[in-house]
Amino acid sequence: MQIATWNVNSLKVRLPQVLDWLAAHPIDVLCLQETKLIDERFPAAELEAAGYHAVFSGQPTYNGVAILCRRDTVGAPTEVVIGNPLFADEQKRLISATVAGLQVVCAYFPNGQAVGSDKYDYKLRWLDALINWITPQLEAEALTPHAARLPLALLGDFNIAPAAEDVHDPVAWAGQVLCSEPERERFQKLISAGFVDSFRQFQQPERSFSWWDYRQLGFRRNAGLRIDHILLDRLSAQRLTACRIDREPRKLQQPSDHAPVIAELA
DNA sequence: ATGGCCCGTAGAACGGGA
Repeated sequence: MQIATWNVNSLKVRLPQVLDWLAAHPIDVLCLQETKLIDERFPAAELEAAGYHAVFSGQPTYNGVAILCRRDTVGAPTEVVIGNPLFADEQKRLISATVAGLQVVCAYFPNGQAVGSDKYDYKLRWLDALINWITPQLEAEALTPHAARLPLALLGDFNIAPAAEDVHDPVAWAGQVLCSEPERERFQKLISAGFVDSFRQFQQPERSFSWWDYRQLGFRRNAGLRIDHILLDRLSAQRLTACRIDREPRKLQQPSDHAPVIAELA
């Protein structure tokens, strides 16, 4: 079973690339962020024709998330939840569903704009609410190891580079948004609660990133950040056999600024 | 030193992204 996350920066523009990518890779569950589409305009029919069920939550212009599920392998998602029950939010950044016995949470974390800004405060509050919602679900397992609970995967654009090795120029980015200590602290809270960073469970190429600025020839210079992640709880991490970033779509004409991340579960 | 691109909404610039 392959699960993946990709910030497409407008699904309207990127739909042909998404369809090509799915045709070329055996992806069972694909989490999308920044669809930038209201639900009425979501290309459900095109995806259905390509063999994928979709659940989605969008708004005009900004944000928007979706989970695509391959019909002939994992089937339709169930138990769909839009948003965080603990955090009233106008912005469509969160959708979760049960897919083939796995609880999949697809998240588009706030960017935060600049440390100290209103958007940064919103980001920290959003992060705290996510932690408060998700981590008790893991603690339930710790208290009663045999309690019936589905394995849980949290995928998405976290807008957090967890460590210096996830940043092309850690000195220039020190303390900046995406790299600031309060953000990294919250990422570590998720790890402490029992999630593992799939990507770091394996030997990886040095300077591996998932986002590159459109400006300044960012991709050509590999001046990027690793901000898109697949976190797995203990139950799903036991099944993890591989994780990689697919840089190929970033090389296409008119690419998203993010590359997809793929994890393989046995 | 600053910003350099891309997208959506527009129907010109501008907000937002990271």
